[in-house]
Amino acid sequence: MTTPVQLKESLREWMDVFMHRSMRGWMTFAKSTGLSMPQFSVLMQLHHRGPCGMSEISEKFDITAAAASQLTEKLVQGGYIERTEDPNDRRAKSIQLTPKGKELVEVGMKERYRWMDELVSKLSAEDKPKVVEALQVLTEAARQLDKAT
Amino acid sequence: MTTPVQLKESLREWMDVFMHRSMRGWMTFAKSTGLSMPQFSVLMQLHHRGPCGMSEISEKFDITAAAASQLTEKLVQGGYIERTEDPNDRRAKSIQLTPKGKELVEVGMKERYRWMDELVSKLSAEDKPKVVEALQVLTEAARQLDKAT
DNA sequence: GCATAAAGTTAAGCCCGCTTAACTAAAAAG
DNA sequence: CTTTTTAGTTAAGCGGGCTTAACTTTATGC
Repeated sequence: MTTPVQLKESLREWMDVFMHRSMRGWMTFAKSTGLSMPQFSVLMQLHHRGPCGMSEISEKFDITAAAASQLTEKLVQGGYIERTEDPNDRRAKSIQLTPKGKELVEVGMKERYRWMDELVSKLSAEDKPKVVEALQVLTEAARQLDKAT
Repeated sequence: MTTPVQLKESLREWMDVFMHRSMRGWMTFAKSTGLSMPQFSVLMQLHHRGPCGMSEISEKFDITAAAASQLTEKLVQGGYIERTEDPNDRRAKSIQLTPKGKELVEVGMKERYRWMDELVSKLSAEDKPKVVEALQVLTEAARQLDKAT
């Protein structure tokens, strides 16, 4: 019998190892680009959720509208994002990644994925299918949880 | 047959979901404590690796000795860590968590674990043992990879 | 013993992110 | 058509993190 305790334990151990590695890589990369973490986070947000307005930025990152405006301004200066007027509501602005911004995100993702590929290479042939199945189960569960919240 | 491609895909999907959620929770908590992320990271470092000297801090976080000194100073002021002289080498200082610091880390961990416990509750009874096994395999592989590096 | 290296500290200065407050411009409400 | 609300910008000011440069103190090499 597998007790719930054992499962929680496994998840926590995995998370500790995983987070440690993943965070370090992520921060190192952000630093190497010369961007700050908030700046980088905005780029990631745009990559995942697509173009959005200032108000979404200030809401998602829990900062004032003023802070959001200044934050994006620097990314515009750097050529990573583009700010355009919403034709329907001329007060609103829409920000989106430029090719340069997309490129940067791509490189960052690859960096993050490299460790995982090494990890895959460490697994034995008979373990692989089991791991695939388990990860799919976990991902599905996580998505349901996100939808519920 | 399970192709390596499928495995990499599953890992990446899982990581995207996992990171998103995990990072957000972590940053939110750090913010709620009033500590900055570098400060919080130092506490986590001390929790995982135990007491260490200034030089380890500056090395691990890739900052100058001056920066490390100032960073830890604030944590000492806040009562989260304690700075003591190394009796063997009186130039060196050893920093470690105070009870208050340990308490904070504990609370932060619990916060981080809560989502995972919800996740566990979403899994079906027959999936659970599979997930346990897979996570253990992955954790072991990750540890080996860390040792090698 | 004396020069040199090593571990930390302190201070000045820079950039960053954030907040509040005062603003512009456009949309919605009445 | 005027008032109010909404979206965003700009500027001043604060604290944080980081660096360099100049230090103090302790250990090491010769």
